[in-house]
Amino acid sequence: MGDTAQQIIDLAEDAIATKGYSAFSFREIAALMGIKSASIHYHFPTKPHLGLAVASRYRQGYAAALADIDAQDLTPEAALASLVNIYRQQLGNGERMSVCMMLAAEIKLLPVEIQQEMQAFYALNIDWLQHLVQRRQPTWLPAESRVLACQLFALLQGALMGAKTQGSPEYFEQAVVALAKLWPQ
Amino acid sequence: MGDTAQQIIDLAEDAIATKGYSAFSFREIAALMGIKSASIHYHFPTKPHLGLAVASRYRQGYAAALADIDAQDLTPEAALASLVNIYRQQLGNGERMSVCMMLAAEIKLLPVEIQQEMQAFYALNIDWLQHLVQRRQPTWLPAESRVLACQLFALLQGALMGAKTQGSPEYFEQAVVALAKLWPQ
DNA sequence: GTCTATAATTTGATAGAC
DNA sequence: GTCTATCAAATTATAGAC
Repeated sequence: MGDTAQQIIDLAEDAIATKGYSAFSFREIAALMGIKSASIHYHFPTKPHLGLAVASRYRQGYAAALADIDAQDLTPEAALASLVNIYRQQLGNGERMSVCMMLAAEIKLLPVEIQQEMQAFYALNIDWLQHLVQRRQPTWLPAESRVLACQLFALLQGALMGAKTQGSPEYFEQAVVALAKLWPQ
Repeated sequence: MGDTAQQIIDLAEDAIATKGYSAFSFREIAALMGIKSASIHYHFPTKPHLGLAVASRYRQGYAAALADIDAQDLTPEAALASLVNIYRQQLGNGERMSVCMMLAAEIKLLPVEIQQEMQAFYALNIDWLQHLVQRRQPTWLPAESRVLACQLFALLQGALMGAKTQGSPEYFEQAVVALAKLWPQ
């Protein structure tokens, strides 16, 4: 994977996070790079190929971030706070929504390979949260910790979506306070 | 507003809920009605006009549904359960996501009038939930009840988004269990 | 690897007949 | 109100030169 291909993925990710998969175009990526759209096709034959490359790298980067948290041997509470921080960072970057949120909304329009990538992204998040819960509640059945993992993830995603839509970081902060309330005391 | 205009809005709402504002077209609506796209322009001069009509009617219908709940003089718990039922109904309708979710994801691309409609939709929801919370916790400050309202709404939206994206009604059911945990006992 | 040139399609929108 | 016809623009994608 060359530098040019990397830069194409960078810009495509940004475009998808801002406009969505349907609305972003090869030409706008090319224009930002000072090349022609035909050159993009040299690196990624079709739009589904480029979209899949974006989604796949996005999931892998996310998995690496979760692994980083794990490597710090934090308490479950602190590890969850680190995840919240990852989401919090997305509040600042202006026109950009979240790649996950855009592809989630468009999922019925996506090539099946990208749909599968999104399913894997969800599984990654929920599995990670489930392990976190299980570590804090060792006596729980896996089914119990999975339910709480779903609750935590739904709240986190809803908080980010609402904050981005309203342009209100406060909304995010107020919503994520509820995460702590979902842990058993 | 004639019958034809109503039917156009019906089909446009369905298309927006399925494909989003950017990806739906006048021609597909016209084809479903057995007319030509030029005829759509007679009823709605531009795409922003039609999009605004969809968003506005959607918000008004939603407001009416909330008013219906209010008219039943339910307990706050039962009223919240009724709202959850409204969201639950969206799990069944196949390819359709939620109008709110699609327009929320695309908000940066929307004509400003539709953006404002979305802001009004969020305000409607949060104000309604805030009143609900205030009714259950009469001694709370408005700021406190507003925070809980944001938490409830974020969880509800995240639950629907995750369930729709994964095609998993169970995800929704597991996530919304947490709504009860957020109420003070 | 990037270019020019172009094909094929889709889109929002308008003019004018009926 | 709906039609035909059309425009101007944008899009994905390909062929072939350099």
